[in-house]
Amino acid sequence: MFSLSAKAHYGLAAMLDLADNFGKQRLQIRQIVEQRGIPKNYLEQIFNRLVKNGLVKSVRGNKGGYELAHSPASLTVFSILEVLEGPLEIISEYDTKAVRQTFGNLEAMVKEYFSGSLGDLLVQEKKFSEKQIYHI
Amino acid sequence: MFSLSAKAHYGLAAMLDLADNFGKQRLQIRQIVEQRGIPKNYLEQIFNRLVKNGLVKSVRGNKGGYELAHSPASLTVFSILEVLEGPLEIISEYDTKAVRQTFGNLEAMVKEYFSGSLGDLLVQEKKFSEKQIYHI
DNA sequence: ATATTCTTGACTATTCCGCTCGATTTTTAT
DNA sequence: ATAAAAATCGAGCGGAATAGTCAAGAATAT
Repeated sequence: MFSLSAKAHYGLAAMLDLADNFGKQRLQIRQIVEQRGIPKNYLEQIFNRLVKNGLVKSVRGNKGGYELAHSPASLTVFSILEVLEGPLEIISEYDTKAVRQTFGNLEAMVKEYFSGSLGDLLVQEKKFSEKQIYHI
Repeated sequence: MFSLSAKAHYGLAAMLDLADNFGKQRLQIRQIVEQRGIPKNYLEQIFNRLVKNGLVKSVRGNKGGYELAHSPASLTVFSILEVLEGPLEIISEYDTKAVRQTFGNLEAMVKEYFSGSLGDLLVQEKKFSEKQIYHI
């Protein structure tokens, strides 16, 4: 029930890496792949999708790579998941009215829940790694 | 993103029909199929699954049919969806810590949201049809 | 030029979905 | 007993989606 594909999990992780490097140097697929263990050819496909949808900018050739097209603060997690997984549509034509309302409200909740920015998510991530460092 | 299969929508609708007839007569597949336009053979499969998981009782033979195994008030929508769609697992092994936490919290929210009973859902449904009647 | 990197398109293997079909078993009505 | 009406069970099937792999091409820095 309500699972996300590998594409979404891979893609979101990669977007966090880009966010972490926003304003600094570009990130290459090879680096992300090595760090996260994502299949290289597959991640290429995922980045293609992100580029086509305007979330990511790419530069080819030597010293090329990827970077976010906009700041992490101006990108919602929802918009990323939407690109990777398609639209949120829990409601179906077969639903009765109460079910339609129930599912419709859930859709709104999920949308709201994912309205946080990629930047916020990155901040959370950093908090986790800080804790790790201090505990060593 | 986060869609439910036809199986879930069909099954939930059928469960509402059973709930509506709880304590009265048994309901046969043919009746549900005629009313809702669900493919008969497919709904049989769905009911099989509901029976095997103890949500529905079946009686074979002439004048047989299906009925809820427990009262609509004691059955959560979540338990029904879980049987129809499998477990709720948004988190994956690829998730970083912040993502894992984010998705984990969403899982809890969804679980909570679907903790209402089938009986409650039926009440909502009836309210809708009441309104229809009064407006005629 | 050359190596490096993204781009594109095609291809594949596996799984899931949404069914259909046929045969079987169980129960009731006659 | 027999026939009819149900649910049960297992098989199979076409299409779509997942999760990749692969090969060739295009752009860029050096």
